[in-house]
Amino acid sequence: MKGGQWARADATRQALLDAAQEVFADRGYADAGIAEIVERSGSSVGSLYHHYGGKAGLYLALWEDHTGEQERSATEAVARARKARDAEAGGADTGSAEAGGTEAGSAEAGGTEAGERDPIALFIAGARAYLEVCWRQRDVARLFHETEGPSGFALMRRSRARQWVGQNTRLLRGPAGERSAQVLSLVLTTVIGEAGREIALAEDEAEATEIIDEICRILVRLAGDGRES
Amino acid sequence: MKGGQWARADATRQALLDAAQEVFADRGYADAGIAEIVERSGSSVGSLYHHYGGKAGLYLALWEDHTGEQERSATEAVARARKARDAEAGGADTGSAEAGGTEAGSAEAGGTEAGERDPIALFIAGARAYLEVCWRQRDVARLFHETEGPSGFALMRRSRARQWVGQNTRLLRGPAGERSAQVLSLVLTTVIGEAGREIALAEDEAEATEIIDEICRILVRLAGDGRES
DNA sequence: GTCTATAGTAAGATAGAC
DNA sequence: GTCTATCTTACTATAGAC
Repeated sequence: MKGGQWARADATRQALLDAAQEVFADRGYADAGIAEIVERSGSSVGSLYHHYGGKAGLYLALWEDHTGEQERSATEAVARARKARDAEAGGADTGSAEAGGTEAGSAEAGGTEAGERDPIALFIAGARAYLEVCWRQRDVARLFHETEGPSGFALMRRSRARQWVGQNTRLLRGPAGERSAQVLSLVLTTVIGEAGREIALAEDEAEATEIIDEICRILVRLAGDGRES
Repeated sequence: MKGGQWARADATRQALLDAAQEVFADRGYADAGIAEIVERSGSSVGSLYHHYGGKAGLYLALWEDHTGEQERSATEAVARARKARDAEAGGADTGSAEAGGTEAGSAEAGGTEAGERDPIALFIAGARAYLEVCWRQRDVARLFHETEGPSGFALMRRSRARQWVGQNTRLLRGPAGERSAQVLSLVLTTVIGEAGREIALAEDEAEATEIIDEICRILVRLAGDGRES
C-alpha cells in the first residue's frame, strides 16, 4: 500500500512472529525467554520492543491473527450458506469434499435450495469453517490450546468465549434468555472449542475430517434437542 | 494416628494451604509471591519450603486435594447407585433434594429397583456427584478454572483428563475403540468439565442446581445418542 | 528501524541459628 | 520444625550509537 520501502520492517516483524511461535510452542509462554526468540529470529531485542512492546505483545499478536482468521472464516461460511446452499457444496478449495455434516444439518430443514434459512444449519456451517481453520493452522492453534499465555490473557480469552456464547444463543433461539438455552449454547460453544483442540492435535487430515464430521453430527443433535421434544 | 505431637506442624501446613489458596485466587499463580503467602499464613518461608518444596508444590497440593475429593465422590456415587438405587434418593446430606436428573437418567433403563445397571445412569450418577463437589468446594474450584498453574501443570491436567475420557469410553461402550465412541466420550467429559466451571461461578445454590440438572439432561441425551439410532 | 550493552528489579531458593 | 537474613539468578526493559 505504501510502497516497497517497508519490506525490511515487515520481514523483521514476520521473523519475530515465526520465532516467537516456535519458542512459545517449545517452552510454553512463561518459560520462553526473549533472548531465544531474538536469537532464532535473527533480529534483536530492540526491534522486538519497537514493534511489539514486549513478550506479551508478541503473544497477543499471534493470537489476534489466529482468532481473526477463525472468525472471518466462520462468518463468511455462514453468509455463503445463507445466500445459496449449493455454492457451499460446490466450493473446491475446502479440504473436505464429504457432505456428511451438511447432509445431516439440512435434512431436518427442508428449506429452499436457493438459500439456507435454518438457524441450526447455519450454525453448523460456521462451526465447520471454524474447525477447518483449526486444522489448517494447526501449528498456531496448538500453541493456544497447549500452553498458557501472559498474565490476564485467560480472562481476555474467556470474555471472548462469552461473547461467542451469547452470539450463538441469539442465532439459535432469538433474544430470549432462558437458562436452558444459555446452558445449551454454552455447551455447544465449549464442544466446538474442545473439538478444535483435538483437531489441531490430529495425526493426519483423514483423522481431522473424521473428527469434524463426528462433531458436526453431535452438534446437530444437541442443537436440535430443545425444539423437537 | 501418631499422637498429638504433630498438631503444630499440621496447623502450619493448613495455614499455608489456606493462605496460598487466597493469594493464588487474588493474583493468579504467576503473579502470586511467596512473600505474600507467607505473610498471610503467619508462617515462614523456611516452613513453606520444608513442607511443600516451593510455590509449585503448594499449588499441586491444593489441586490434589480438590481432584481427589472429586474422584472419591464420583466413584462412591457410582458404587452406591450400582448397589441400590433407592439409597441414593434417600441420602439426606446431599444438597439437592430434587430428583429431576435421577428421574431422567433412570427412565430409559427400567432396571430392577435393587441396583442400577444401566451404564448411562451410572455415568450420570458419577457426573452429578462430581458437579456437586464443584459447588461445595467452589472456592478452590474457581482457582483451577480461572487461573493458570505452574509450568507443566497444563500437561498434567490434560493427561488426567485423557485418562478420564478413556475410563468413560470403557464405562459407556466397552473396550471397543471406535472413533465415534471416543469423540462422544471426549465431548461428554468436556461438557462436564466446563459445567463444573460454570457451577463454581454460580451466584447461589439455586442457580447451581439448575445448571446441574440441565447439564444432566443434556448428558443423558448425548450419551444415549449412539445406541437408539 | 535496527542493534548492543547495560541497568534494574524481583523472585525463588538456600544456609544455618534456634 | 520453624524462622530470618541473604544470595543468586535470570529476566524484562531501557538507553543510546548507528
